[in-house]
Order: sequence, then structure tokens, then C-alpha cells
Amino acid sequence: MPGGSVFVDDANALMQQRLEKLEQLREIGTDPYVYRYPVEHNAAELHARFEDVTDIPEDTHRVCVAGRLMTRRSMGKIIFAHLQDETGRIQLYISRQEFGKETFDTFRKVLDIGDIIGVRGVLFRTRTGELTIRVTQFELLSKALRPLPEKWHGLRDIETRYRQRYVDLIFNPEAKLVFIRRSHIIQSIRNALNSRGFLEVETPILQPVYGGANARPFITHHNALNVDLYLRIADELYLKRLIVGGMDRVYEFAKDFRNEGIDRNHNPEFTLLEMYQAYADYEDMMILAESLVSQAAQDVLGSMQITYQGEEIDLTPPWTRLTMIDAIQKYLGIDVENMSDDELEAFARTKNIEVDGLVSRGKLVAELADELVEPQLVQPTFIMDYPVEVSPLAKKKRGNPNLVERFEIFIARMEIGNAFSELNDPVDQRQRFLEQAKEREAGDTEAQMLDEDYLRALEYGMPPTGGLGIGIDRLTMLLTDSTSIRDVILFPQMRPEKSS
RNA sequence: GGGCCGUUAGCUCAGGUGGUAGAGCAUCUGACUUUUAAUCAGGUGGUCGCAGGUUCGAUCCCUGCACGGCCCA
Repeated sequence: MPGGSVFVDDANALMQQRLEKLEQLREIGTDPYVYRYPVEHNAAELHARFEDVTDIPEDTHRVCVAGRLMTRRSMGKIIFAHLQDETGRIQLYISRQEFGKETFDTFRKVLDIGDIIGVRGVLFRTRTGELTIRVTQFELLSKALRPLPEKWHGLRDIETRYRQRYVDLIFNPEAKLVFIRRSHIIQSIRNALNSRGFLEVETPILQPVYGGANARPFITHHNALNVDLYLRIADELYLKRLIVGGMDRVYEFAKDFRNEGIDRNHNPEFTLLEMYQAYADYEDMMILAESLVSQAAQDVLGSMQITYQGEEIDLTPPWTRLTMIDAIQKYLGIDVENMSDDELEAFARTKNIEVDGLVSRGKLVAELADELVEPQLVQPTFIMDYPVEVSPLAKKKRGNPNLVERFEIFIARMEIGNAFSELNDPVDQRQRFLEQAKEREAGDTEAQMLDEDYLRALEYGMPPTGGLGIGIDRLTMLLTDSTSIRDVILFPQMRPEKSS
């Protein structure tokens, strides 16, 4: 924008002042947006190194830091200020004696709170003992045009914190910590899987046929091919194609997309880790799940005992295993196996469970567990052996064709994971897809699509396989004591702001 | 989708029963050589979410809408 007039949409008086300072700087030949700065130190490192050094010898420790100017206390011929970098804050001391009036006044008047600056100087301790840099050189690196929130209360407004995460991250260290932990959780799991011989892969996000879960998809369009495509709701069917192809242990941290409501536990795009292991079954997946989650807690929090919303949770393996039928017996006191359909329905009605539209007995049983048992599961628990009707991709249970070898993981009343002995019988799989088609016709918009190419893959032969999915967002909520998925997703989905 | 709550200065928040819009911080001017929510003196800053209605008069009462939060489905 050479020579053009400065243009900012919603400039208020405070921004206008800053724009004027910007022009002032340019007039005296100072670039308010420089290209690089040779940073040598950061705040946390300096605080750590000098933690126990009370008397810092004068003029011995020269440092160079860069960051955002967060506070400034001008006291006549000296100024104290705080610089914030990625690691924390460090105090600056600027004296007129060092710079002369003109340069000193630049720091006092032309710089603003929020500006990115680079600073060289010498470490010392103030009278009150705070580690401080006596500044010998400073440079504006990047001018901030918008004023920051107030220094004391910071940014509190929840909506603005989500919409303008960049400001949230500047002001709320605990928000930043959540995302650091999230990264470490993923790192821990990735390390664990790699060390077990799993291969990280990438599969299509744009899919001609969606599958692998019961959910409604987002639809998009590819112009050159002139076809509608779906944003994946899961990567399950692609990862199992890879198992067919002889990649015996694969995983993917997949961004999945489900076209459903937004609430504390749901964001339309979210991260689901799926992993598949040939020659394994769901029992192996239980061992794997326990290990991955407890190890992540150990790595990130230093303990397998955690607190979530005031409840003590022990993630140390092994976790409780309950079949769905036993869980219902234990928590609801009824013996599902010896009840008629009518008796089950009557029971559900007494618990205010919506039974209309639940066409099969299996769905009703699963609904009872979902509504009445799962909200009671605080300590990590595997609920095993689901009705076949609600699990079209899972292999039938040995010795009971009404059930499948499937489990879900519940911790702190949240569903954290889902796993099967994978259905690898192509004839049975086709049958299950056809059942889904019927349900779709009956009005279930979340029923799965028949995927001919996936069936073709199975027809080539898929080894016995265990599969496991872990919800990374919810796991992060658990390990960061967060109550909303929006607190663990950097840019959660929001309604668009009013367009101007 | 339903219920409840919120939306006031850049930020954090007050505004009794309808009568010219308030504070702290930030910002601007001045004082101040170890402060740290610096201090002191003075100033600037508002479409009270948006649109209607009631009223002589609406930030306040009513209706609708937008956005957000919590709870429920």
C-alpha cells in the first residue's frame, strides 16, 4: 500500500492515536514493521537461571529478548515496563541517563502497550528483588494498532475469547496451557504408537461415500470432477482398506466433520484418533487404550491420578470391564436378558426414555445404557458387547450372534473411545450395510451408506483386526479439567459475526 | 427446538421506581530517578446489541430479531 492513506475499518480514537504514531515513525525513517530480530534469551530461561542468584554482578549478564510490551510505569527519568514473550514476562528498566531525552521519550510516548519490541540490556535485581533488564538498546519490531484489554482483568468475555483466540492467548496463560497440553497429549500418543510399530498415515478427507460412523455429513462439490463429495465423518473404512493392503498397524489423527449441533461436547469439526492392528481383537484394544490414555496422563500431568471437576479419577490400568448387560444390571437393577420387549419398553418409559422410533430391541438396550448408565461412569470403564443393531462395522461376539465385540470407554461421564473386533466377513458386512439402508429408508438420517469399494476390499480378505478410536478433544478436556470442548479447540465453530 | 440469563467507553464492570450516561484500568497533558494493579493533578472517549412499540420523555417498561452463556430435548 505505497503512499496510500492508512485505512482501518473500525478505528476508534485510541486506534487513531496509534495510527498517527505510526505515521510519525515513518516520517523519521523508522520502519514500524521490521524484518527480523536476533533474539537470544527468553523470560522463563532467565528467571530459571537466576532464580537463586540474589546478587547479580553489575554489567556481567548481557541479554537480548523480544516480545510484547504489556505494562509501562513511567516515573519521570526512569520507566519500568514488562515484556511478555512466549515463555512469560520479564521486567525492563529504562533510564533517561542511558538514552538521552529524545530516545527516552520514544519509549515513553511513541511506543504503546501491545507493541512488539526487541531489547538488549544487562540483568540486575531491583530493590524489591525482581529480576530486571537494564535496557541499553531497544527497537520497535511491530506496531500494534489495537489497544489490548485491561492489564488487571484482562479478557474475560467468553465470546471474545473464542472469536479472538489470539487475544485470549496473550492474556490467559491457563488457556494457553490447555493447548500446550493438548499438543503434548498428541505427542505422547504418537510416540507410544510409533514405538509399537504403528505407521501414521493420511487418508482422504473428501470422500465420495462417507462411512465409519453414524452421523450426518457435510456435503461439498468438486468442480472439475463435477461430483458432490462428503467431508469425512470418520476415517475407519480407509484405514481398514490399508489393513487389507498389508499395512498391519496404522493410525491417523483425523479431523472429522459431523453435521450436528454444537454444545459443550460437540464441535462440528473435531479430532478423532483411529488405529487398527491386524491379528488383534477388542481385548487387545482394551490393553492398548488403557496404556495410551494412562501414559498420556503420566507424560503430561506426571500422574495417572487426576482430578476432573472435583472428582478424583484414577487412570491406572487395568480399568473396570463391564458388559453392557452387566452394567445395566449393576446400575439399573434389571436383567435385560430375561425381560420381554414389552417389559423393556415399559421400563424405559418409567425412566422417560423416548422409545418411539427405536425399532429394534438392541437399540433400546443401547439407549438405556447410553441414557442411564453412562452418566454414572466416573472411573475409567469399558462397556463391552454391544447389540449388533447399533454396530454395523463390528464383528459378532464369539458365542452370541446378537452381540458384537465392541467396547466404549467412559471416563468422567464422557465417552472417550470406541473399539471393535473389526468385522472382516464381507458377506456379513454387506448384510449389515443392507440393514443400515433399511434404517435410512425408515428415516434414520444417520444410518451408514453402503460402500461397494470397501466391500470389494474386504472380499480380498482382511486379517482379523482390532480397531480403536479415541476422541482427542474429549481426552484433552479430561486431562486439562475443561468443561467445554471449546476450551480445547483453538478456533471453535461460532456463528459468523455480523458482517459489516 | 424449549426455558432462564447476558449484551452499557478499547477492557472489566456499576447504573433503586422512566427524567441530560458512571467508575476503575487504558489513552492524552503535566509532575515524579528502583516501580510493579506505581502514585498525584487535569482532560478526551458512548448508536447503552439491532429494530419497532408505550410514554411529554426509554439504558430502564413491552414486542420482535441478532449474538453469546447455562440448563433441558
